[in-house]
Amino acid sequence: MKIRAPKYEQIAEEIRKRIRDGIYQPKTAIPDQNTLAKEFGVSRMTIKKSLDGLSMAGLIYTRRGDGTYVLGDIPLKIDTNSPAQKHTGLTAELGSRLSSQVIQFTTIMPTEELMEHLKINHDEPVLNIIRLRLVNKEPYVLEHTYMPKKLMPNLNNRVLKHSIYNYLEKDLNLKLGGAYRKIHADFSNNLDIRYLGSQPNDPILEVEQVAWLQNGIPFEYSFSRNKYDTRSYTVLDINPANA
Amino acid sequence: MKIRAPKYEQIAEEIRKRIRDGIYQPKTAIPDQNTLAKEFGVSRMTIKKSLDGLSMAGLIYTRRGDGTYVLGDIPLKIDTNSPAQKHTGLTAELGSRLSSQVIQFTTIMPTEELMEHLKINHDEPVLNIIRLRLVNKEPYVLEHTYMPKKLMPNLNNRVLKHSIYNYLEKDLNLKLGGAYRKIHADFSNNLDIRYLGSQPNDPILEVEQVAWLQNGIPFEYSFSRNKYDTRSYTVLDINPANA
DNA sequence: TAGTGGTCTAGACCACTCG
DNA sequence: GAGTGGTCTAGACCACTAC
Repeated sequence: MKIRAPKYEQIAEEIRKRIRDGIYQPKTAIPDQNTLAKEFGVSRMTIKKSLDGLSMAGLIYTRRGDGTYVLGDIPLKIDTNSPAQKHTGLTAELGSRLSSQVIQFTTIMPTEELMEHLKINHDEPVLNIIRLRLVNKEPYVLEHTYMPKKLMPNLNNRVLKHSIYNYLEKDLNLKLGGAYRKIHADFSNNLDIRYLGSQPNDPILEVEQVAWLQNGIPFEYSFSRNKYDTRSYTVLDINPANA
Repeated sequence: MKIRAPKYEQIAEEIRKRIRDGIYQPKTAIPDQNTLAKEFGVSRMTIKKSLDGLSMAGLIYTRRGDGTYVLGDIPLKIDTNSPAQKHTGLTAELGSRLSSQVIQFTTIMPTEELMEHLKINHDEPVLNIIRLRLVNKEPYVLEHTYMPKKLMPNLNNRVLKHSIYNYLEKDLNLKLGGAYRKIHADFSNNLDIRYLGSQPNDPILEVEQVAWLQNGIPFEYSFSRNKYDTRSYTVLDINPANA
């Protein structure tokens, strides 16, 4: 079923493996692009494209006129947490350890705010969903989700108990384009206290999100509320400067 | 002083301008790559590289076999906030509205945690700095920063009142490579209450960061504490899927 | 089938680092 | 000056969409 990946991805994967296996050591140079091109039997542009990807992922860095070096591990990264850049949803991330409890599932007419975020008219109904996601049966995050009903014709409780993203991609054959997120801190509200088990004064980490399909149509406005001590968001930020 | 930018960047800038000016409208296709290649007098690969950049920035999207389309504005984006991906520091972002108050500036020996985050030995001293950053004279963020002393030979109060990043790039001629950030929510502590003016039970948005130079050497471990109602972090997340 | 974007080549020139 | 990475070309083939 899986078509073969482009050469530059295969090569990137092989180099990634060599770094992982210690064949290419941190702080040391890897072979130059011409040598790699010969080794893999491809042109140098293809090698360059592989290296660009690894560079964006923070595994290597290049110095024009000098060489390409392996970048050591990032210290903070060892405590694994949810990357703020993610396109898969919680289900893919946590698999069978994740379960979901549907707290609310209604259809409403959009507020001004929802009309703006989802780019819809006042007469287009919106699904209003509240789900508690649990990891190993422990409350993990409380998700408030709004989606245009017209995009989700057969969304039902069975889907909500599993993955909305799978439903989008497998059943509706729609492709996720991207998301824009805002991360705040907030007080616990009554729902947080009731479902997440927060204490009244506990801080909450809230991730507000607008997500859209590949064609640019917004399909979800949501905010996810996490207990302050169970989750943090992580961001890797590579400086593309070559100046 | 500024060398001319590569063609693909110049072209990307021109296309960006056309989108901004409404010459290329949201949801509509822009000219195909061959047409653009002719118009700009470059090869198609160069056009492709321009479009890749715009695609990563969330301005356009491409559909193989179909065309390239302009992606409309992202709703949440209108309230401007600090992008979680940033390489410039607060000074570049806020300019003259920003001022800094140095609360603490000492040299310490590293803890186990600092040795790990900064990848240094137990006998290498560390600068320990606490700064309150103010915007329009209002408390904005309380920054706790740790940096290896050997990397910052002449760091002084004058620098701390302005920009550490400028000092790095201009005075020391070092280049920022990247940063890894973890974003949490937390309770206010005594320093937050005293300097940020938090109430005792106010939530705090904390950004913990390890930053390194282009050669991979970590130069800063810091955590920045923000009042819950004055700042949020934003992340743009584009799905690179072509599957 | 025609037209699109994605990949890849073989070579070229340039900018830069280092000895 | 030798060697490196960054850019760019002119063309080719492929995968995919729409008709």
